[in-house]
Amino acid sequence: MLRIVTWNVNSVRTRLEHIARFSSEYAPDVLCLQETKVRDDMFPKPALSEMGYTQQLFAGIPSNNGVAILAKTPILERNAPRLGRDDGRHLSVTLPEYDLRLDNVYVPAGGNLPDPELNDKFAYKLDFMAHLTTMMATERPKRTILLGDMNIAPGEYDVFSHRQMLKFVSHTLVEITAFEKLLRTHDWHNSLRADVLEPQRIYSWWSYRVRKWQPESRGLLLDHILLSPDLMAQQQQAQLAQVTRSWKPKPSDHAPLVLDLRL
DNA sequence: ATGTCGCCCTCCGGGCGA
Repeated sequence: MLRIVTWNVNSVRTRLEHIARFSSEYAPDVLCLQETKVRDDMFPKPALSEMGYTQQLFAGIPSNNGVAILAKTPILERNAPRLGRDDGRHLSVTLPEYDLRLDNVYVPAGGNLPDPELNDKFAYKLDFMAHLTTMMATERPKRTILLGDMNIAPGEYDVFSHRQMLKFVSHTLVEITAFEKLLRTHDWHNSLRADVLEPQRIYSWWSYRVRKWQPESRGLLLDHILLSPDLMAQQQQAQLAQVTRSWKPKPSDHAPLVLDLRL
């Protein structure tokens, strides 16, 4: 069994205690992070190494973004271009012991105004999705896991109100269409939705502005683990560790998404 | 809705991004 996790930690340095607690309670083999918010020369390697992550790859910039892949099993960075502007949004690796490829992405949030003509951030988000889609349509890679904070809640039941949220970035039609187009490039399998069936609502992110947090609070399912079709049958379980959202002090606003593969 | 975080570069609090 191989346990792979994606978690937007909103600062790896601020979240070290929670990462340690999560690691001891959930024992991931591979932990993929987004929003590490740290330059590579300041990445907390020793602390994460002590948690058992002897294998570490990270791509960060100051202040924002930043992705990392931490593992207890060997990982090798692929010799391939990173998506976007190399601003800490994409790492692609192989897991030689399992003959797997893994792509960790942090899709741009896109700002507030869902109009690419008036909002550069939204244009960049759509552009990033288009590049990701083109890459995957061209390569159609085998035994591949595509995961991360995709900043899109694609399903009607991935949001607290489909009707209301259609006006807001993360659930506009153009974003939903972009996500569906990505899925169709390779018949990607949305792992969480195989275990938590629609119309069950489920979320991975809740605004810090939500006062009394509960899993049913107004949230969005922004984090996803997609499997190439040849891995679909290997899925044992996908679950959201929503409990971390109430950990004290200072939780991330995202919960970890945990996938178990029979390998 | 404009309520909360975390980072930065310092005018150490206000701007930025989420």
